Amino acid sequence: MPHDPDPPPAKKFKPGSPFFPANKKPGMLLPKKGNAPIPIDLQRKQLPIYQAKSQLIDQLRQLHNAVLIGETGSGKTTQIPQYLYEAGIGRQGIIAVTQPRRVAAISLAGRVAEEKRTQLGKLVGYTVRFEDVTSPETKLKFMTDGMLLREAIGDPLLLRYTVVILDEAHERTVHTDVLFGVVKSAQRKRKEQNKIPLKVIVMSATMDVDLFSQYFNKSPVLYLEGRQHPIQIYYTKQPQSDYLHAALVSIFQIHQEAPPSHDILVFMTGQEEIEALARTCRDIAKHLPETCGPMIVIPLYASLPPAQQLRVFQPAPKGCRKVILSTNIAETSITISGIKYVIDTGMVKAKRYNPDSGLEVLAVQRVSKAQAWQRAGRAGREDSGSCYRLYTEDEFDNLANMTVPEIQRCNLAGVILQLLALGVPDVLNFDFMSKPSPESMRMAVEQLDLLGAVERKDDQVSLTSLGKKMACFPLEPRFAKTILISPDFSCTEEILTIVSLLSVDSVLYNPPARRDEEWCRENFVNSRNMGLVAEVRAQLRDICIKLGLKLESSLSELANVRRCLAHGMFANAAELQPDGTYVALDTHQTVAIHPSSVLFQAKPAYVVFNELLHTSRCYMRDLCLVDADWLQEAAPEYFRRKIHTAKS
DNA sequence: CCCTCCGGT
Repeated sequence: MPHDPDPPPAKKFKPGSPFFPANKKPGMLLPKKGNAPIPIDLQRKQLPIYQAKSQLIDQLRQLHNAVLIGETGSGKTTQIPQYLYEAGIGRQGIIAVTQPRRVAAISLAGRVAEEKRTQLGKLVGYTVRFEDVTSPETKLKFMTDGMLLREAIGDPLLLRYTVVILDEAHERTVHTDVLFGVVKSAQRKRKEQNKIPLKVIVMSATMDVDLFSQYFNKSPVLYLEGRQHPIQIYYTKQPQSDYLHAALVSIFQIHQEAPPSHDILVFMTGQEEIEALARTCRDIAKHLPETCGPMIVIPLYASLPPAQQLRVFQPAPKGCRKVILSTNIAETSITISGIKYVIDTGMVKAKRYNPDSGLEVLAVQRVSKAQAWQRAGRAGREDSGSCYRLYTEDEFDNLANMTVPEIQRCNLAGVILQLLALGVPDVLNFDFMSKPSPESMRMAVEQLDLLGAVERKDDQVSLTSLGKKMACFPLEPRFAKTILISPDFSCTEEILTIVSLLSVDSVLYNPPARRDEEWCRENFVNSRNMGLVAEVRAQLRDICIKLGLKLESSLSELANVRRCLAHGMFANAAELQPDGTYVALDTHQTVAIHPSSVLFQAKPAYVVFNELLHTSRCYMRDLCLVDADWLQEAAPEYFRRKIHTAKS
């Protein structure tokens, strides 16, 4: 049993500790239904942060670096940029606020424009990929962190900006982590060159900010009170061998005991698991005694069509309980109101990277303590709540404190290429806040070398002219390379389409329950992803034109396209063995053609592939038939000892 | 004989 009828001794949870006294009950951010709307100026003044306004302005005026801890709902992201602007801080340039996610950048800009009573795109604007809603008047600019990084390639000192606010820093995305180093270096260089100073403010929702403070010259840490309500935490008495069963028992225990208006949010690992548990819950709910009210079970994960994602926001009918089964999308990206109970399985599906094999693997693993607190916090947004952890307190104590930053578990080829394009002199010793392993750095440089993007002299790495062009594309280096060589094969139009398709998620839905139905192949087109492909292709095509590439189509000469892919993707080649298996020529790993491939039955002698998927076996996905000769031509040195047979 | 967490330029 996940928990007993009388719960184990509970721990009171109140994340963070208020630095500014909590002498006032904070007001509601949004007007309640039926009440007169609260004027927007009053709403601003009712935010917890307003109490600290003048103190904050005084401190931020003096500091070059600051770390700000603000609980959810403190109002730090919308108010700090306005406070700075209103106090005349950084007026010579633009105040940038970076976000890991597009939707956040867009909606925050909308909110702040409304508070400033200006049209979006004037004083307040935003810039995300495919969308730039700014003008020369824009002084408060919300943007994705990836976008600021792109901009830095053309302007490494970020001279348009007087203040850069790095929000949601605790999430530690690759982009945020690279930006840490970029803004730190820009700040130092501007000081050395007597340019207008750059103020850097790091914002985090979690307390573990020592690393941020150390990294930014031991900058002071400012604390902000939030609106988080107390959350009662429950642990299991015994470790659970089956977290899905434990989740099921917990859901129905709460369902039988709690008032029906109290909604439940369950954190799980993936689509298939969620859909299966949803079915089980619905079956059980049908056979409950009359005394138990009805229950509506809603799955939530990123690949769900938008219309179905929206269902989580609809209130359940009166007397009916809403149970949401979600991946970690509900940890940060989607916030649902009315959640009274969180059930945390303690598990998450996340990417792991093995620098030796160069393989990224998705694996179910334990969450970190920070993640567990983030999940629990989802129960206390409007009122006090409860979080049921399906593991013991001892198990919790043994969790890692923080999730390993993404930069330490991904392929770094793109990051290194970008740093070189930024003019970082000694990339291998770049000042990362959390250094990736030397092994994965070395692997990345080797990959770039193979692609012809870099030159190495002694221990110094520099960009070739091909590498400089590659960095212009918002793509993985091998894709950029493939586009850049496509004019040699007169097939740039085709390659643009292929690369666009490969660089977004699948354009086909693949519902597990209907995998056997033949007509899915024609009908289950994911319009969201297909639309994205079209936008990506248009953007890449623009870059080709700017670089002066000849845009040709090979028409019916498809061998040109395959030849081009062989030249661009030669590092991802595999060779058929006499026993019918394949060997990846780069790592000598045994691999197989994924059964979903049209080449599954064909057994071609040589293929290039887009990615390796390590599941029941190591599968190659997105394949293209190539000739051995083409691979030899593409990288003669590299293949000298790798290819066994002469021809395919 | 297939069994994909979340993001982003």
